[in-house]
Amino acid sequence: MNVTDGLHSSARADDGDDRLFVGSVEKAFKVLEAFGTDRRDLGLMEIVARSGLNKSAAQRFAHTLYQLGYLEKDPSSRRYMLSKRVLESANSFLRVDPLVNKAIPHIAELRRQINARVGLACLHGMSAMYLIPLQSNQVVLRTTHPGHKIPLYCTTTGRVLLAHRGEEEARAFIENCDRQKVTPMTITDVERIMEEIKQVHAQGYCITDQENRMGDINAAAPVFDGDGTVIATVVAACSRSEWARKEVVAKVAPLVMQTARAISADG
Amino acid sequence: MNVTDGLHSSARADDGDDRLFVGSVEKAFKVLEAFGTDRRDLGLMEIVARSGLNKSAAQRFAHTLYQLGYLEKDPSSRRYMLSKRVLESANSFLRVDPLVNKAIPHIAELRRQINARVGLACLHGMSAMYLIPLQSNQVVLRTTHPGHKIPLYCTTTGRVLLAHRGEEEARAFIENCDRQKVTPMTITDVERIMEEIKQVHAQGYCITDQENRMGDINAAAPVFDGDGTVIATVVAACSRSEWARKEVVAKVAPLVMQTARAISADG
DNA sequence: CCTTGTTGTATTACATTGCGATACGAAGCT
DNA sequence: AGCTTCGTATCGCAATGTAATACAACAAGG
Repeated sequence: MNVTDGLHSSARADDGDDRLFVGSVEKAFKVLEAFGTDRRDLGLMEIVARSGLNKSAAQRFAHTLYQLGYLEKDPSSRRYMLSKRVLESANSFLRVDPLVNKAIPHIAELRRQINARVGLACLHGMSAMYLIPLQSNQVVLRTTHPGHKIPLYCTTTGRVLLAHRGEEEARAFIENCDRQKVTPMTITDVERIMEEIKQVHAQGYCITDQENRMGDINAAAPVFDGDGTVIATVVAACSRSEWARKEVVAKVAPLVMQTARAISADG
Repeated sequence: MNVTDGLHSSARADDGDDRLFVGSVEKAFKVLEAFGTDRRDLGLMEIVARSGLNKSAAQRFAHTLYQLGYLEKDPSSRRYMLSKRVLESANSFLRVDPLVNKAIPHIAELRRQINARVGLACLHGMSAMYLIPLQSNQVVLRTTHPGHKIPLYCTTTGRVLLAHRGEEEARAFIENCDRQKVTPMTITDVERIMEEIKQVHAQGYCITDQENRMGDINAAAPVFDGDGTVIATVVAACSRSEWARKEVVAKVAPLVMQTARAISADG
């Protein structure tokens, strides 16, 4: 399973005596959440292993989700997989979410200005999550869809999101994640990351140089709501083959900031 | 609610004595599915009305989904809405689906060739559904995300999907949907649509002229699996300001067909 | 202000529903 | 074949979710 697949499982805040809470639903979602981004189809015993349910429960809930059309089943291998029906709720969310709707035209305009991958991302559990990933005309990544999660410690989005939440909270986030070297350029030292974050707070944007993907220089800026809290970031991923780092600082960063400001509550 | 929002509710095939089926899960999803694309937040009584559940059930399942993080709740209005967590499963699906993964590079290449909105769509219930909607550099629609559903009767995708499924079946699909005039150009007569579909079958692609959106000429071609059945379509939406219909026929349609062929099983 | 209606929240007694152990069947492996 | 592993079906029990109902919050309107 991926490093960005956290949150799952340990979701529920309260676990005490909540008379209204229906446990069966939780179990059903444990089965659904067993389907991550690493494997397509799961056998019953794999569902058991990943969901933490026993065999009977896994059987019943997998079967139920199958009947409801949220899982498909390969008749020959008898393995389950997610069905495209899960896209329905996602589409409903994206279609009505005010932030997404407000952001889209600005994000689109940004992509027109700099021909690069751009997007809108926000905090989700211990990761950042793309709400809108607009692919560029040049590069179309197979991994980039709405809901795509990325780590906080080594991404522009993550650092921007943390930069505006107080140093202690930011430090807690950074310390509590396993900071792998995603590329040779990834900064993994807590103090160096905190330095970066402080600087981001001061200058109002963040740039990372190939910390996530070799060949990409990323720039991000914060989107604020009415209360002045950060609710999202605008990101641009510039290919080094087209942009020098200096140009990203001089040209891309201001446009990203301008876009983020336009999306912010008063903009 | 939208014309493309069907399927919901009447999903389950069997409703008899299925000893493994867990009814609570179905009810939970009825609540989740109550959140469509027309309204963002729903009060408890609206959930009751849309889900068909009674007040107690609606309360319990809305509460449970809230606890699990799939619904959010505005503390002041006490109204529920979908949370971004629903994107997780969608992302998992898109990330591992073989069709999507195979299609993406080809779809991207197609967009590079003709600068237009392109996409991959497939049949889902009584509608077609976009799996990948790649937006163009010019036009970025706010309504177009993965999972977006469009009608079958008046879209290139729909006609291509129906063209390769036998006449009776196609006719049944066409007759059983309410064929509204989406634009003044929309063809709503069953026989005329069937004519179009027959022609699509013969020529291997479909073109519609502003039947969905004024100013758009669309072209689509079928993607086949190993058995020769249609599993999806490749679509291109060309703005009339850039493309004459003749050019779409002469230039876009062949590229769309070529792309569809490349994605098909043997390609 | 105090009604009156509407919507959201909490409680409770009850039996339906989901539970998990276990038995059975079907593949795949050596 | 014989063995192991995994998926499917069964069944008595009681825990779990159920529906009714009571209570609280809020808005509208006289």
